[in-house]
Amino acid sequence: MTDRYDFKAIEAKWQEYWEREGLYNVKEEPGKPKYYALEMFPYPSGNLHMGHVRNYSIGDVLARFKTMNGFNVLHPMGWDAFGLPAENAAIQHGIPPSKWTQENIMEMVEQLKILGFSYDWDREISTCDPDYYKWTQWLFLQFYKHDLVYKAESSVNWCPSCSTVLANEQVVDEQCERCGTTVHDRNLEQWYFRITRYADRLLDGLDDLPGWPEKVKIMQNNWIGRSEGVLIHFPLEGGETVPVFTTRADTLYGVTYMVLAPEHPLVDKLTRGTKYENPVKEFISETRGMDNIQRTSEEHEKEGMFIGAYAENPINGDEVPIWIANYVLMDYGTGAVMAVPGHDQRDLEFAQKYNLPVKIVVNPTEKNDDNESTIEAFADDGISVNSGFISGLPTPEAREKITEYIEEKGLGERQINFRLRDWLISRQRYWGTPIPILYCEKCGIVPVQEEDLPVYLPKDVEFKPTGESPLKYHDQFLNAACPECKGMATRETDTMDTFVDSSWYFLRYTSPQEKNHVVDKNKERYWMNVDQYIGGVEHAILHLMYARFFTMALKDMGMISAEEPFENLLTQGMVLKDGAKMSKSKGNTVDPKEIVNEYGADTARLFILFAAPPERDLEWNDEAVEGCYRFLNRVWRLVSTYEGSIKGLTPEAYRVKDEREKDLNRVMHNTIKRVTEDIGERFHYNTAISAIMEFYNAIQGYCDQQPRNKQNLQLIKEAVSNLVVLLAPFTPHIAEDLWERIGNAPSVHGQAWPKYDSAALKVDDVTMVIQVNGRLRDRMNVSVDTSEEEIKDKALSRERVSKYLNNKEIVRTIVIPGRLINIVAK
RNA sequence: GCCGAAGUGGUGGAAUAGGCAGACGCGCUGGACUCAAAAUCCAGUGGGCUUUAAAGCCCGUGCGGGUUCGACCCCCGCCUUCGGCACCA
Repeated sequence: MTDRYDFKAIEAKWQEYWEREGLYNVKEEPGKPKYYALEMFPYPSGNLHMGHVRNYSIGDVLARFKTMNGFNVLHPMGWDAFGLPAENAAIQHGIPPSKWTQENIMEMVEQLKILGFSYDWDREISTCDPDYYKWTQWLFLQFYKHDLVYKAESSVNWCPSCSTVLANEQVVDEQCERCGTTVHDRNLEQWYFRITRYADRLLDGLDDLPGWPEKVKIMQNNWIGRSEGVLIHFPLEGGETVPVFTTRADTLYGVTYMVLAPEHPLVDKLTRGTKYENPVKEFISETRGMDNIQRTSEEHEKEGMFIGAYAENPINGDEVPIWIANYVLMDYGTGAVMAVPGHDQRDLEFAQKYNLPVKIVVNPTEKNDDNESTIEAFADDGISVNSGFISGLPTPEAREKITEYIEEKGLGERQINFRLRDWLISRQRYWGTPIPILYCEKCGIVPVQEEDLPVYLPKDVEFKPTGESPLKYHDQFLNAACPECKGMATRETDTMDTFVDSSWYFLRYTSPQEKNHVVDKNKERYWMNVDQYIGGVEHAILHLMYARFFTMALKDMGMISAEEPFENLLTQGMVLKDGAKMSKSKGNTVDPKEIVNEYGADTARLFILFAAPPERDLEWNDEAVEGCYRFLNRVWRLVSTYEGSIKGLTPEAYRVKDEREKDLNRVMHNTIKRVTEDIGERFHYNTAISAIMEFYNAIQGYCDQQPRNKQNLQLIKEAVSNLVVLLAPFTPHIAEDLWERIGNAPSVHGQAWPKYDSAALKVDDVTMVIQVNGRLRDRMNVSVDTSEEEIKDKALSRERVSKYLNNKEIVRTIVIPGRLINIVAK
């Protein structure tokens, strides 16, 4: 009698068992190899979506697989719990952010548990927990001590809807990454992390990450944007000089004007008291008053004006008029550029608009290029001309020679510039880690003493409908004694960017309850690095670069041993429905809860892993989900049919007696091989699952073909056991249940991963393909040890082959043993 | 504009090292079981053509070339889609 696959009862039973037995709680075991599997922790929005299910299913397969392969696996989960949605809920619905967040976390823990993920819940952390943010603040203070934090005024990105500033990384297409509102420029005094000090290391470190996708490394590489060049000092009348940065020192003879950024401090100095003073001021206030919509809508139209001053080209003494223009950025290089309109597209456009002279100093090597056009500047390498002592030299040599000359004569020096900017971390928001800083009238900026941490985020706050931070109006929070002079001081009311919280959480997982240190150094050394990190590619730059920066900085401060946090990175694709990303606004979401309710967690996991390889986007398909459900039902029925007759069999060496048994045995070992390699080496979970399905088909086929009284039950037991064990990482609940039903003590996840026997993989005969001139003409069965000569003879003697060889001469024969023979004939 | 990825049946995808294109699943068609349906099981399923049939032939991995005995795979030139960057001197 076979009973029904009752996934509800099975899943509840085993989830309860795992929790009761503490199966997934781990501690350091120095004798055992460790494996740290980590999925990006979620923001507790209150709802698990399919992207999460996919992310965590991928991680769970890996964690369970590694455990079964003898590793001591750390597989933690936590909450990126600070952030705007909690505040919006407070403003709109009057629910305190902490309450809203706590409730969401509880809800999501439930959802994660019903999916059967193997997390060590004892290590759960939440970034909004004072025990956690205390250490975020403590790290801020260490960064402060090491001059990695500073406060500065500059032009920043302001999101009027979120009423807060944003880091460069959080501005996408001039819009706020979170809410899509167009960002404005504002001049504000803000806190920065000196990530630029690590620019070189962040860049060079990418070479030591072979386990990262090339795509992500390229994106980080571009973002850091290292460029080598020369700082050249252009003298002004009166002895002062203007430094400009250029990567094309070889075009120095082609300079026809110079451009300063409108904000450049020299602008004011050079125009004061001249007839240019007022028009220049007007121009500057006009450009600066523009917000980013206007600037971008003008399609990068270059605008500027002459400011009445001249510099001298240090190489030849030419007089160089000084302009200001909106296309020169104050915060890159020196905020001043030497303009070479002959060989720089931007300079050319500007020169044409304002009738500035164009001088050609580099000729293309190949004359046939249509370089006649005056619309395009020749910016490639070529041969220097009209350039004094470097004339006639190819660009790389010309650049090197003139650079040497510049350095020798003291006209400038080599410099390396980065596009990466320092990381702006202040946010004018309530629900975040308070920045542990005090402002004292007497002592100025004073860091909070370490023993006074944490600076608690007050819970009794009132929200303004404007979104303005309630911390500004909370007297108890605001007022504090200065630790230095004991006088009155005011607290910093800005909180930290939530990316600060998530830049070190993976370290905290190694010792989440540690009271006296940010991490327990020994535990950190045991568990780090993260062996496999899994998450969405949208974090390719932001989170993944900040986390690398933190890891390097903490290492330098002697707190941890790791240089890079994530040894291997897997960026999973999106979950699509009807060709578009699932989203509430498009109304094409599928709720994981409903799927689990209808088919069970095992089916949901199986489908999501089977439908596409992890890196690719996955198209949701309800009918295919049912296919996975049917498969699990078939497995269930197969095991039910045999459980009574195989349960009592003691595990003993099984013997294969005939061809059918031998075939099944071979498929079994081949499946073990394929699944092991697909999970462990390639992350091709989809093909691993296909292999398991084929294995099931083979077992079922054997059972159907062999009369009941001739079946080798010992072999069936072995096959079914392996089928269940191979399924265990993907569909843990049904595997656990079937494992018990065929007479084993739980847990199947404590089983050693099966090994294949290469002897069983051997075949006696193989089918070889016969090609004539590369076209498939025939097949033949030969014994595996047939020699090449015999294969040729056999192939040529076949009628189907010989009919293609009439009146032709055999030129060549290629034999790939065991696969194919190709006869080339003319 | 620059950088990167992808393009394979009706469909999701497979082909691990240049060697049988389409594994596995979905869908579809036919059949079995059933009074009937659902569920389940069995068989077939890239396109075109020839043949009474067995079977055979041709075409086929976005397009056009190339290398090779042999190309989904390597090279060159395009097209399309998606992602990243975008006045960085």
